[in-house]
Amino acid sequence: MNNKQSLPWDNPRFRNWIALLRAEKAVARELTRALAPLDLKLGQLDVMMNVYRHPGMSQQDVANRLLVGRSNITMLVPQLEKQGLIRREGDTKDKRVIRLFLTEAGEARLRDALKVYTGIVDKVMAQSTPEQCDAMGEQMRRIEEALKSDD
Amino acid sequence: MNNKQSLPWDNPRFRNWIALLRAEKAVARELTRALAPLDLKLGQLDVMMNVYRHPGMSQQDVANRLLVGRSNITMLVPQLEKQGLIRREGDTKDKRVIRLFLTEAGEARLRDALKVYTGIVDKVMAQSTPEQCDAMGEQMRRIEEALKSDD
DNA sequence: TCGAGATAGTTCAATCATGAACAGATTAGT
DNA sequence: ACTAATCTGTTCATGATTGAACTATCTCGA
Repeated sequence: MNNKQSLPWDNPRFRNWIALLRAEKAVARELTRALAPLDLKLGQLDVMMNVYRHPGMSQQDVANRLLVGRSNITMLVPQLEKQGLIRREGDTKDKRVIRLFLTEAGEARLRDALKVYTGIVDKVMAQSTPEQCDAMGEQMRRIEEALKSDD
Repeated sequence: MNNKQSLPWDNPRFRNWIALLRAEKAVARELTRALAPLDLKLGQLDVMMNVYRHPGMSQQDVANRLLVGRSNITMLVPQLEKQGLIRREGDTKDKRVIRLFLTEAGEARLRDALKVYTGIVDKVMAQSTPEQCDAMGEQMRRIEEALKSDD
């Protein structure tokens, strides 16, 4: 008896998920290399993108959106502050929370970084038609939703 | 002039890629939690899956397939050896290379882990039709191929 | 055969993410 | 008003990952 039959490499869902993992890792490596000259790590850029979209976000909000721990943000923010890219401001109503804003330099750096970022994303997504690309995005949003519901 | 217009959140490719990142991270967190009772980290399972598929793989081969550094495998393998899941065997022809094999216990543990793994993957991929799932997998393979070509 | 260069694996220091424990601030129930 | 529970952010020890330097081995061409 060959128990390899019970293993999932002939399961399309499994194989396709593995393909996604490999593609994501390959793109992440490429992005990390391309962003290095701008002195930005992927994690730092993630923070900046969220703060740009939602100025005044608390660190907790950022952590939730990025699906990382709060302590991660605590470690990340001072790096961006030292580079003068982000500004921290204590909330006046609730003295526990710290609100984050991009500085002018931060917005400028973000624009440069996003040019690099979208350059690579455009290249890899050009492997699909716009319809396929949108269909994939919708799948991903459904997946996230499906996992969020059963916490 | 509002320079937000130059930023890519209205670019479908960009938005859909971000959705992919969020979904991948959410699934990875779920998998990590689900595999903890089996005493397996995702990285360890990655190694085991590859060694199972290709018994006698060298550490270098595993590193290439997983898109990680060789030293990562050097650190990972002893953990699996201590658990009695993997066996290392020096190549007789080329004394530099070490070939990896799963033990009986390793195959058994892999089967258990893959039940958990496919359980979650099936659940998240059930958010799409089989056709969408296959189309997504094909996109991902094309992306990886596109990046491999310009190293 | 010999030596230069390439390759497999290891070691090590540096970086990064994580979760638990903690301190201060706030909220809610009584 | 007061206490308990909750929430934000920080600190710290731990484990993971990386790339560079190193050793040992192999390959190839003169």
